[in-house]
Amino acid sequence: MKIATYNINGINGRLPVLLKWLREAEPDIVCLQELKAPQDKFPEKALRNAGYHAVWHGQKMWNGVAIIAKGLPLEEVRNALPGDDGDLHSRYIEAIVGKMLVCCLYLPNGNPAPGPKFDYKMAWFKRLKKHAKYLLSEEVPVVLAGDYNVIPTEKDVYKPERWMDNALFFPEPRKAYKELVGQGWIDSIRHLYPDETIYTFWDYFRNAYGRNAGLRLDHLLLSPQIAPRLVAAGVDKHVRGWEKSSDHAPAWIELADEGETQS
DNA sequence: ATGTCCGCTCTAAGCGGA
Repeated sequence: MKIATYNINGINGRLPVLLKWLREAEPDIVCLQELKAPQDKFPEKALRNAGYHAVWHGQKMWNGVAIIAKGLPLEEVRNALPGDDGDLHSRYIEAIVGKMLVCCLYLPNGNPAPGPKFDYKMAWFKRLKKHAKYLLSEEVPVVLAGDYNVIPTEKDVYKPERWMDNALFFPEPRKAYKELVGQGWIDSIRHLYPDETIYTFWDYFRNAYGRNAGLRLDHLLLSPQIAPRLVAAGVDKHVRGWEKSSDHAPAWIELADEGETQS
């Protein structure tokens, strides 16, 4: 079972890239962020032709999240992060996929920081932590995946000193991410590769991809009820090099079948 | 500061957002 998260940065503009990657990688479940499409402009038909069912929450111009799945029942649980009915950004969707709960999130960027956008980011993070704690209390298999817009540690950025004044690397969101994971989640990629340099994002500017001047922003967190099934994880970095690609690359995990977990 | 993309808009270049 392969589960991925991919900030697509405009699902219609990048549909050929998405379809090409789906054919190549054959993920079972994908969490998508930054659809940049209203609800009725989601390419449902093209994805169905590729074999994927979808639940999504669009928004005009910005944000937008979706969960797509192949060969698995998919049932939407909620399409907003609890805790603020006045928050109209489409940044969260949650669905039961097969026998697990899949949560797809797009955490606010927060720049420029400090400022109101940074305050919104931290308020959103606080709500996420509260909801994540609730999810853990359910004691079920949960995948909490998405674009967290947080560089967790200095290992996750090519040049930490360049990012000190950026909301992605401010102490507050890094602390919040650490506390979130500390609730009992497993950061899949870091769990399997504690010391490797692994990025999921490369700026469009200054030939960042060519220089491997990247950031690790996209994370797949696992609840204890599913973490023992983790057998592999990675980033499909080459996709970032394709024509008309997103500035993010897909990050993925491979889970063993139920009942085939080691120790 | 710059750089590059997206989708939107009084459908052209200019805007916000990232």
